[in-house]
Amino acid sequence: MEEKQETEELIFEAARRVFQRDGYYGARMQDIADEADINKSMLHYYFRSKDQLFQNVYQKEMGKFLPVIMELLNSEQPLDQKVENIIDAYYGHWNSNPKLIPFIIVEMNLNPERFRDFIKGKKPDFPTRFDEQVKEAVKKGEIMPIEPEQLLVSIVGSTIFPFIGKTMVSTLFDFDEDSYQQFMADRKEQLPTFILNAINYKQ
Amino acid sequence: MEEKQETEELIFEAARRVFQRDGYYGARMQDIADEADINKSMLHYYFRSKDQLFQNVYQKEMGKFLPVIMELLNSEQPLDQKVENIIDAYYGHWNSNPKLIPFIIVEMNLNPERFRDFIKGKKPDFPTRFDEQVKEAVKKGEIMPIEPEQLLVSIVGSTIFPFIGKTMVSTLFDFDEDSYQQFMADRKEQLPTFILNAINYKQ
DNA sequence: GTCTATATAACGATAGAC
DNA sequence: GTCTATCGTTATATAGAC
Repeated sequence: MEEKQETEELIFEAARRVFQRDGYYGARMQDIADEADINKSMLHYYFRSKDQLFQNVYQKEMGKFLPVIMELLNSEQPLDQKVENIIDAYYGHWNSNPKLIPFIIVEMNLNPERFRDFIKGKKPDFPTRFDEQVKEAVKKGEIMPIEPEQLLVSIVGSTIFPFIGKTMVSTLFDFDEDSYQQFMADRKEQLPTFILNAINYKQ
Repeated sequence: MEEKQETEELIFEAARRVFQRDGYYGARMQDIADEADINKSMLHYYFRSKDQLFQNVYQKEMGKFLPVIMELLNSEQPLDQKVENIIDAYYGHWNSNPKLIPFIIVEMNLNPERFRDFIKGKKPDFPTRFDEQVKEAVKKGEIMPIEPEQLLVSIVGSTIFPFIGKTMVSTLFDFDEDSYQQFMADRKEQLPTFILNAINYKQ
């Protein structure tokens, strides 16, 4: 039977879930096998080692992220729409896979070298069109003086923090799952205005 | 010889560094022993198990954080000064221990239950004076309509993201250590204005 | 391709001499 | 209190039958 493709994907998906939940060192090959409801030795048959299985997951999951943000930054939309689209993009990812951003942050901090190697392999080209647009807008007086890098970090930070800090936010504000979801839905609507106000953007 | 206190602190400090670098599962007792330049069995003599050693580090390091932010939120300063002080407080922590915030974020995501137990033991009282102040300011029209929780998440997110995303920021923007430090110093100065603009604060 | 059984190594933890 | 030696477990990984 030609089950190869199917089984490999089954293992990959199980590995993704377990690695995203427990991190590289916390994950156990047996847990991944259980999650996939398959024999443990199959993991080695298809991916040889834990490290290679992880690399597969890492590359694919990280790969979902960078191209999207780079394309948004380099698009020819006006600045205000761009801000809104970046925020929308993050909230889109969150709906399809809420553990993706925490996974990236956790692994980046526990293994910075792996992250740098990944980025080096992709060679994203900074500065982007976004940087030019911000500088132009500052020169024209359309927004307050600010470096593009500072603005981008503020946008990304205020956008993704409630994903990576979900436990903190929910615990301190005493949110159940529904309250958290409502909080995030409100946030998606309000954040673009918040950011554009911050730089005194005049439409 | 009464070396007990000294050795215990030596081990604790080494454990703190290794746990903050590698996380709970990534850390090895042997690595901690090497870091402290001491025999591995001493770790068990003073702290019994890896889990108890970690709990000591966790409780102490987490404990540095919550009281500071709660006191700031509950103080009687005006809102604009409060925003500035929160940002200053984070940057103060960063100077004394740049790995503290990443450590909290990583461990909170890999072990949410441990985090919730910690918070439950501390019982911080929300809502705070900050929440009242935001609601008053909205009512008086001093700032745009915004929920205190949303504002707080935006402040904290834009403030701490460059700590937990240092590797990302440095890699993408091609920063060396000096450039990163300069970026953070600039950020500390600019962020209060950025936030107060965002809510249309009129002084 | 899939299973069972097992090799091999690493890790946390302890016993016991000093 | 500090060391060496070692135990017991658990993890990754492989060998080999089917």
